[in-house]
Amino acid sequence: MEQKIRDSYGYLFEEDLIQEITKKGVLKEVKEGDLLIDIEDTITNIPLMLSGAIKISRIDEEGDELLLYFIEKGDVCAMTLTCCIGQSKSEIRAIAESDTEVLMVPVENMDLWLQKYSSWRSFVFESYNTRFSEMLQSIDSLAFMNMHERLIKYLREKVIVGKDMMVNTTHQKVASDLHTSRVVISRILKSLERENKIVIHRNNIQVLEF
Amino acid sequence: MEQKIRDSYGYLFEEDLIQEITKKGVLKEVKEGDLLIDIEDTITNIPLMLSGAIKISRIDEEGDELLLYFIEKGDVCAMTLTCCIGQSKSEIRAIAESDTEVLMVPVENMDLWLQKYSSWRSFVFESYNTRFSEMLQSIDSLAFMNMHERLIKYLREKVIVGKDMMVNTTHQKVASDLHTSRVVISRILKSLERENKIVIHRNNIQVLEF
DNA sequence: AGAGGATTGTAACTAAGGTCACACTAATCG
DNA sequence: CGATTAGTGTGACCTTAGTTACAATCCTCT
Repeated sequence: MEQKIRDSYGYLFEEDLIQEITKKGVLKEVKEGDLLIDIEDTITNIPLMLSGAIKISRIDEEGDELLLYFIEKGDVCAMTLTCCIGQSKSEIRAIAESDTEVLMVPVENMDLWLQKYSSWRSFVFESYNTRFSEMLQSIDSLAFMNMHERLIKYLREKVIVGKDMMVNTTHQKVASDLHTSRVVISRILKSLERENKIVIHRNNIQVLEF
Repeated sequence: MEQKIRDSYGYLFEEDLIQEITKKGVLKEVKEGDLLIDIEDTITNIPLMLSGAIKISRIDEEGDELLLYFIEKGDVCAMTLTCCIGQSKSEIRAIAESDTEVLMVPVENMDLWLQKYSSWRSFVFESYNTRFSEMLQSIDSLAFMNMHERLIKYLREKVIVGKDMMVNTTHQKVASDLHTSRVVISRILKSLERENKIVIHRNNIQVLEF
């Protein structure tokens, strides 16, 4: 396991910290589609990503979903970090986008590590920075882009996260992530296909160009 | 000045930290409408709010604006905090909503204080927490609410920040904050007036109920 | 008082996106 | 193997929001 930590965080963390993480962390493996964190959950561990990808989304009162961003190897869920400190509850939902390995580090270590390890401080703040940017991008998408553009952006992200130009999903799932209706997505996908940017298959969208 | 710091942060910070802030901080007074931070600005100081309010907004490539949230006495701009650590550039614009006093603390102190003062660590993370929540609220508004609801929410916030049921603004300014057109705002305001929730005056909107 | 700008009101129209209905096809399962 | 379900395609329609245009009013400055 130490090797996996080194793979993902070796270039970030100082030696002592890697030792501590190895000692305190517990490996957790989750399958695609598994729910890791739900709204209102109390956070007791900091999840450090070792492999795979996790989808972070926001849910409204009626249970409607909206994709915020993906986190991958070397990332940590910033939402979790704030929760750790403030002992508040999760405001987001985290679902495994693919089979994923995370290292669960108990919250108690957080405060001490912040004092002791400058690499931990950097990492934590770097994470916040990234996540803030990603939230701002979400806001930009919603405020300044139309559905056509948002869908293209979405497909791009799916290709990057899935490391595959063939995106395995259904129109309905895309619609949920973008908080719109299936019909709207089918309509725009069709127009993207006519523009030769994608090819639509059953349960798959093949991205040609981006 | 020490008294002002105590007023805003006395209950948060330990004695030594208050002394340090007093020593290192420089008072800055800005007038309503003044630009404090613009997109792409490099941040060299952490602004601690002493009085007044600041409007934080996001700007797209075409210069279109969108209100994100307000920060007030006892708050700190979380965006600034991330910038301090990462030495990156501002992704938001900060404009004084009213006459405002901020204490500018040079960035260099950040890392040391994080090690030394647990109250500073708590404060910094608490700030992140709040700001994260506020960003999520912005996202919720955009994704899940229609313009009518967003306008009501907006007026509520303006009343709270301005501490006055009489909101001093124009339809055009409201439209800019919500990233829509003046006509749309006038239309919805009229309907809110018909519902007896507000009274429209020239340059003022009187909020009756919410 | 009169000119000019800023602010607001409103009608008419357009566009984007959401809804409904239904047809069609591929996969699955008893 | 027929029945069922999930996924997709599409026309018709509705609603919300954005656009254009113009009138009316108020405010300021000369």
